[in-house]
Amino acid sequence: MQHKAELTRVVDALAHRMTPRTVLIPSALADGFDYLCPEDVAPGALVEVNLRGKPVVGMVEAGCAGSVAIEKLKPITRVLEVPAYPKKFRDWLEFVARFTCAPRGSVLALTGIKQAMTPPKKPLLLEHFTPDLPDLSAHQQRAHAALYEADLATPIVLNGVTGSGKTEVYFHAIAELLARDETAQILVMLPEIGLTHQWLARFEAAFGTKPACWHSHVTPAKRKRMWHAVARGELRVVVGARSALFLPFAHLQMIVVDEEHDTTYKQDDGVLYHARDMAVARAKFEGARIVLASATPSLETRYNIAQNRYQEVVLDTRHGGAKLPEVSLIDMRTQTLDSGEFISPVLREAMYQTLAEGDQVLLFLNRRGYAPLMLCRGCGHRFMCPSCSAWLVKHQAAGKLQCHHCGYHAPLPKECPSCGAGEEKLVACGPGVERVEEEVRALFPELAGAQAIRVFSSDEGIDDAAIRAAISGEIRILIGTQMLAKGHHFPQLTLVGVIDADMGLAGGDLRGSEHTYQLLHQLAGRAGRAGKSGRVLLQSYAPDNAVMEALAHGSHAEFSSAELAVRKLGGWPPYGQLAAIILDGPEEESVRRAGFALIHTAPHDARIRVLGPAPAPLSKLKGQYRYRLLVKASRDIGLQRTLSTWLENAHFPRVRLKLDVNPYYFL
DNA sequence: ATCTGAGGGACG
DNA sequence: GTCCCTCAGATA
Repeated sequence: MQHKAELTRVVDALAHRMTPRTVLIPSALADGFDYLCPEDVAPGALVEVNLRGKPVVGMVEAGCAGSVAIEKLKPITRVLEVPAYPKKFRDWLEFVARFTCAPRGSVLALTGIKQAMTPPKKPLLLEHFTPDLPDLSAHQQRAHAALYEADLATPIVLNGVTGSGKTEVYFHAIAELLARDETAQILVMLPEIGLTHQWLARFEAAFGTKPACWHSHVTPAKRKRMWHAVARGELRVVVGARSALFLPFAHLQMIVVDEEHDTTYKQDDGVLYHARDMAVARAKFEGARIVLASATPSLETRYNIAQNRYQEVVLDTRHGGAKLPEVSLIDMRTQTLDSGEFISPVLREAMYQTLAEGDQVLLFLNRRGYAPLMLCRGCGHRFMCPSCSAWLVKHQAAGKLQCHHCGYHAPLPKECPSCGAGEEKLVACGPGVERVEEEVRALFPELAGAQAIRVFSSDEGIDDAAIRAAISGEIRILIGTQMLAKGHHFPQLTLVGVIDADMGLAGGDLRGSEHTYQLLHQLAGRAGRAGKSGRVLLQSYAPDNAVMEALAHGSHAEFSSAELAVRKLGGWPPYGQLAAIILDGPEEESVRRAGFALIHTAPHDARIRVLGPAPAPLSKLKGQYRYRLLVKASRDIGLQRTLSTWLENAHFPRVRLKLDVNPYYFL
């Protein structure tokens, strides 16, 4: 009986000229499964197959594994009515999997392949571009010409301060490409698509229509429509967050990575990729132009410019004549402040002056809530998260103690759980935006009643009305976290005060100073406008630090050179390669021992150094204990291959192992 | 004797 | 990824 069924299948296969082919499945599998596939189905075709009795989508590969006899193979169910993934795209996916040491199936899953299973209910209304771009200034024209003339294989770095007109330059390039090539598709990547109202408005003003946006909040129906339109080559311009890079464009001709230095391009769960680097690779595979835009190019990018791998195009004048803000340091060691006060007399004075002139003030503090720590003055008890090795943050407005690393929260305590001391013994330590707001309201009682003072942080529920009030100047004093540093320009703003400029420099993070510089520089770009230059005051307890010096007196190029010299000395990226091995699990001892076990099997090679294991900076996160090892290697070895060989047989009970090639934060 | 959760393998 | 099987330990 069974024999007969098998025979029928073989006969069937011959009749339809079926051949075994590997079908890659979008799940955490390195390899696909062989299926019988009609001979005329090309590699890259998307198909439906039964996997354990359930229909799943898959991609046909060029060959077959051959480890299962032909007679036992199941036939594919159907070929899906979508364009096959092009060879260039498949080769790039392969590259991403190898580079990140991720299973190929996981990378395939990032392409949104599941959208292929069913067609969209209704087609997408296609864009109709009517470009109407303002003329470029002489500076912009020169940049534009350089971009146009450069070799297609060379990534272009558009380096220009806020307001220098980088966006106009690449808008012109987009408009020209759209006009020149009717099938060309263009991808613009932005760090956080949620915070880019102004960018979208500018695009609409320039092109007469909104671009298609791809990000995690797009509704499923729209997502499906967009995916199919992209795959068919119908959508010409897509703007998206990092995930848009994995869309199956039919004819991708240009990629723009705006704010290329931005750390949100690094994906930190699942496939751990850096969208900027993978975008450069994709452009290479596709034969597309790539433009990296930033006012503060990352050190990696600086290095690539120095190595002549990237070509730099500098836009150094602020468009419209606005001057760059004057940055100065406030040496907090010389300032007298009462406890619980965080605004120095110098900053206070500058605020009075700015407000008196009718201008707007922004106070920056990258700390949500009221205070980062609560302490019992009686016994020294610190309120900690039960699941993380982190302090609970006091949120006054919400009446809670909150962990910023997991969902844990508790009501504000009435007494110390350790010594039983009353509420009066419990003190909030350090500043958060809420606390700065409290201080500001006390300093400016005449503004306190109206909507003139407002906090901007992810806890506040920022709506369009709030952003409009900030832009119009109705809000006179903005107090906010890093969400204020990105995307928006406030025309009335002439003073930026940074409450704690040193934050981010401590902690031994390799990229701490680079990120601090970028954030503070970006913030400085918010101040000043046509006709009136802005001021930036940095409150610092370490004004001699290289980052502070560079911000106040030097250029970004000087800062980069100094920082690159430090990296070179230590053999750190971009001079060396780095990978993190992150171990986590519910028992600290098993995790720690797994770390030491890995050291014993580490490769012996003078070009590789393994550091650790050490408890991760957040050694307990969401109830999981975390240890990490750092692998430091010279540039001339195949790090991915070495890691894969070393770790392929490393299994430890109750310990999970994650590999992060080119880690960004060491959390 | 029965339930539960974790771990491991298979999926073609 | 997800299903499913096994095994250990707890539970009735």
